Amino acid sequence: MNRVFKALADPGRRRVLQLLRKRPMSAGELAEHFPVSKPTMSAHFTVLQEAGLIDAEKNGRTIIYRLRMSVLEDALLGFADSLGWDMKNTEADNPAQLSTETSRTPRKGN
Amino acid sequence: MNRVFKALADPGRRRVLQLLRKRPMSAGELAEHFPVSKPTMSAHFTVLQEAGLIDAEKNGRTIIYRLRMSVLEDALLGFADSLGWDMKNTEADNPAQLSTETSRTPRKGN
DNA sequence: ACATTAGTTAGATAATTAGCTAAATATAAA
DNA sequence: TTTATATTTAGCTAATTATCTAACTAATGT
Repeated sequence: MNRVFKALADPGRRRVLQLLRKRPMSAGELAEHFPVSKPTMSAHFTVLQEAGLIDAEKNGRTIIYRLRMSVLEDALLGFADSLGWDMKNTEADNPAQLSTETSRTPRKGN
Repeated sequence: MNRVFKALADPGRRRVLQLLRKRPMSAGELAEHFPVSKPTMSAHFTVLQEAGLIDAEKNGRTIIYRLRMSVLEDALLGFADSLGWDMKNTEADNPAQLSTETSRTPRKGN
């Protein structure tokens, strides 16, 4: 889970996930969306892969990357959970700070 | 939002948020939970503060840090949203990959 | 066989980050 | 007013990260 958060710390990598969300894409295809060199992108892919957020499938001379949504899901929900925050019911029940500063989005029935 | 993700990239800082979740705490009180020096903790508090995740209130000679849950909420939900992921209904609807690899934790009704 | 294409690995560098000790600041207590 | 406490700021170092170019590997096309 630490690896996931480390991976998410880079805006470019988050963007990669967004792109992959629509459909699996090759390394080169993804790289076209960024103003950095291919080796740099390759390094980012490695980080995402090691975090388990994407997986690679070699097809001829291209490599297709695919988003592993479940890993992202588990990390984010897991973290939210560790904070006692039930994302499903989002109203971020906050014991000590109920009146002070919390839940600006009236999402449930408050 | 980038600052938030950068802040969340450190396990210690995530732990600080978890501790603050229960109640606001002073810098020293928080620091006791970690095996690093106070100046190091102070630096972490600064990062969290700059991300908007905590705020500080000076009280005599101590500083009380308080979690700003809404900021975390907005960042996480915002990011999930940018991925087209509706956390509320968590089943991570994934256009191209529906059958391939998704949602390993039986969270809803599957 | 040779050239082209897709992508990586190697190796270097610059920037950022996490940690330390020592010193400074500010409040409170004696 | 001197001392003790809580926390930060300054200044340093070591580790990590993001980036680059050049060189390599593997697959395909001619």
